[in-house]
Amino acid sequence: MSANKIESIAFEQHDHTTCAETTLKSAEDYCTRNNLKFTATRRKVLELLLVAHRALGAYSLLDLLKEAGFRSQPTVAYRALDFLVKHGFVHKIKSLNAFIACTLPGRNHSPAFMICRQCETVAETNPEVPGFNVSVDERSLGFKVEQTVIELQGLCHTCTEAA
Amino acid sequence: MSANKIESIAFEQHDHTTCAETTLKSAEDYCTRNNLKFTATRRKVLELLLVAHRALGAYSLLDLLKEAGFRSQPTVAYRALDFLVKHGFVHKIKSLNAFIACTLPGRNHSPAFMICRQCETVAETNPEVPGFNVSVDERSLGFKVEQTVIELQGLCHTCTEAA
DNA sequence: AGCTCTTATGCTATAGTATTGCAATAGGAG
DNA sequence: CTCCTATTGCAATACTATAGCATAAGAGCT
Repeated sequence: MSANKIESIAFEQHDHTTCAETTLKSAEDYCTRNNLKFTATRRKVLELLLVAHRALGAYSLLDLLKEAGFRSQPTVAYRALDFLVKHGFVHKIKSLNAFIACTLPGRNHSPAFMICRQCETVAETNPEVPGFNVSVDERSLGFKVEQTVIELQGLCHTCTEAA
Repeated sequence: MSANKIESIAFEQHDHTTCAETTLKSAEDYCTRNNLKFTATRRKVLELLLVAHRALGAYSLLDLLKEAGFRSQPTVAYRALDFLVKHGFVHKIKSLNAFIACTLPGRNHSPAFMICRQCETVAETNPEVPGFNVSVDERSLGFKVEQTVIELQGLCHTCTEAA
């Protein structure tokens, strides 16, 4: 994977040279419109995740924050992450206890993730993407679904080829 | 929920008065057939999870083990849990960092879970259960799925009625 | 500007979850 | 009986996350 490519929906490649700044800008706009504070720490955390374009643990993030001159107490990272997750800019990957920038920001979706065990890339998809479908009939299940955690683990296309 | 009922597939109720011992017996048989050691600790951990018939954290389990006269170092629980998960007798619920006895033992399935945020019951289902379906076309996704983590969070039927 | 309400931050401590490493031991295969 | 492998005992530590309370900063109002 080259330095300016990102594995995105269904691991198709997509150029993100300017992706980080664009997303940061739109997050900023969203916050302005909704009276939310896009503070320096929140911005930096989102930026770090966008630039990393992979899932990072809270403490890795904390190290990066520290390098960037921010304080390095866990709460700093967790508070920013809480905010970013709450507003849909970042997702938490439960399988990894790690966080990743949303690659489909602005869409009110139920994300699903494909996690490559080899190269550790995480691709975000959603139930509407061809090739992937989750259907839930709440009535026959007898369960009212509010949130979903869907994480597929395996091998991405590139690593499958390589093997 | 009465003391001898368990919320099972799709939250239908099912009597499990003798469920724990039956499952323990079949786990034992499975281990015998496959040259695996169903040691006292492993048996106890599975028994505790079956009797609890809900998801338990490793440290809660550890307390119960201690009460039952076992040692209470984390490794004791985690090693037993590793074994039980590996062989499909127990599942880990990532959303909760907790463990639950498999309610469909012996079937080589890809489990999915429905977690009620109100009563905290966890119901196991699988892709063959009507009302729930996940379909993955690996070819169009470009991803080779090896394992799935599917956890639905919401309200079970009972709690929905109550509300 | 001054006030006040709310949200965010600084700071310290602690809770909760999980793994590593190595020595000792037990149980099965030959 | 010996060797081999899997399991256990034990201690330490790593990793993940939250609580509680004081201070500060910003938004809206008068």
